[in-house]
Amino acid sequence: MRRGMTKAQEIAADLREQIESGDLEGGAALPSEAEMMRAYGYSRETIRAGVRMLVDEGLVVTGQGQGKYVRQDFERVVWNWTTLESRSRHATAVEGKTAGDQWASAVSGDGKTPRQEISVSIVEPPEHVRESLGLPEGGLAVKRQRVRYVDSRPYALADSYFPPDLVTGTPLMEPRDVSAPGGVLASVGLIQVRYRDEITVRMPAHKEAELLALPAATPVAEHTRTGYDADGKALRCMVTILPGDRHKILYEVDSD
Amino acid sequence: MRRGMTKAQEIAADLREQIESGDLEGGAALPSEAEMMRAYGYSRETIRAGVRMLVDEGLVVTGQGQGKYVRQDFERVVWNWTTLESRSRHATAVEGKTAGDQWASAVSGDGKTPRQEISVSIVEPPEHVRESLGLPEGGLAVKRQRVRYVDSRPYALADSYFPPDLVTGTPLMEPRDVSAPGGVLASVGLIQVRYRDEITVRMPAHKEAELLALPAATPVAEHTRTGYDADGKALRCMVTILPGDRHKILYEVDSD
DNA sequence: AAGTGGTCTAGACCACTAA
DNA sequence: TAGTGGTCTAGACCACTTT
Repeated sequence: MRRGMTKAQEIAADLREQIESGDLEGGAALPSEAEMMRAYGYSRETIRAGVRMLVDEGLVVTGQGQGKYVRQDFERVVWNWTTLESRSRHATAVEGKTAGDQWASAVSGDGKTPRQEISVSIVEPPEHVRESLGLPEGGLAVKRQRVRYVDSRPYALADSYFPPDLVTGTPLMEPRDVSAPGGVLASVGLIQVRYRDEITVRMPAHKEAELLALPAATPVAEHTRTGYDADGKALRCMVTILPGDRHKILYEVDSD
Repeated sequence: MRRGMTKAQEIAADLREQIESGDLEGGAALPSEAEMMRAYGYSRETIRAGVRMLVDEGLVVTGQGQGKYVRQDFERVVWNWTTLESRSRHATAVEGKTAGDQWASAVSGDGKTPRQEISVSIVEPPEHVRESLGLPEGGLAVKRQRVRYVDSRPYALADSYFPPDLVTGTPLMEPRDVSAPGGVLASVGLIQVRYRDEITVRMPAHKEAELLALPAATPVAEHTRTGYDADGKALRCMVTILPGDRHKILYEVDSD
């Protein structure tokens, strides 16, 4: 036993060392619990407590009946938020693609098939969305809720909220894909000239983890984009939940 | 017992419901293990397994000898990456402050005292940094490593890497605060006209969690900014580790 | 059928905090 | 000192996957 460590910590430290040194590569199987019980002479629950520490760190995944493995993530999809839905005035779509397609084109490079499920409703938005949109207390917003899939695996949740007066009677009220040159805002005559993005990092809520089929110890980014027109009026607030294991967020800015 | 749930899941579900409904507010104490054992008639380890699920979700924190509490985070410090170290050409510092002070001024509003520990070394940078800087394989970089504190609590880790030829012999090689109008780059005559930010979300490495004194189930954002001059040459690569429980990342962009 | 991990128990002892 | 959570044990039974 190592000094100043519990038995479980000792097991965690040993395995962590092997993983971080590359001795155990991504996808490699860890010793079974029975083997470790023999090797260390500790009880089963103690072994499990040690391994659990690594699961909580995101280094190890387990599967019932299968074994324990060094975690190996998929390649991350890159979200370039600088070009996404941000060219509404110069309506020339980025690289010849419509803005609505951008999420799709970002992932469709290698024969992957993106898909999204859309539902539209009128709701009382979350507090911070209500404030961002400048709605009165108790005010309603049009919510376009999307679940985005790549190859049938869920990839992200995206909820857009609009002030009702701006979108009632437009195609945005229909639960269908809207892919127009310049983005969905331009498609209903709204011109976004500025946006404000807020990103926070947290563990997923229980329901989010279910919807996104997240492995243990997978945090998410909550990305909120609020778009404004030339008068400073908020046009849309879009809240995207991006699982950390399959996304990379990108900003490219000319600062001169 | 609820249908289709283990006993531990049942306990987790009950507590989660009380927390999410606001029945148990942030900072409120949960029942003790002894109480829950009586209330449910389950064994102690089962109770603990249930509570552990909520700890892993980031909803509950525990303290030995103290009890279990609904998690309550500090207020988040806002990092506006759009104005931070991004005005090197127009050397008028943002709002009259030097760029080096911006991290400090972001948190010093309410009598908080920021501080940072700096150390400088010459190292082989991590793979992705080396590529971003356009260094040859095995090439070296100057590393300015900073640990940032607010009121003696660690808040972030920030490692900046520079191509050696750009900074040798400059004040950037000294482990001291460099706060110059227009930022540290401008202080040594480098003009950044473009930057590229990459953000990924993950659980902290064991050492990061120690350095930052992170509570359980606290993910981090890894923010990498690479700055370029007018010729497209990479000037700096800055890797910042931002704990999710104390930061909010902000971008404000004019898109017209 | 054999091997894996997942759940649960009853009990012991330890470490820490607060009254 | 009493009450809290943290660690550990030996054993049982269950659920799942692979052979």
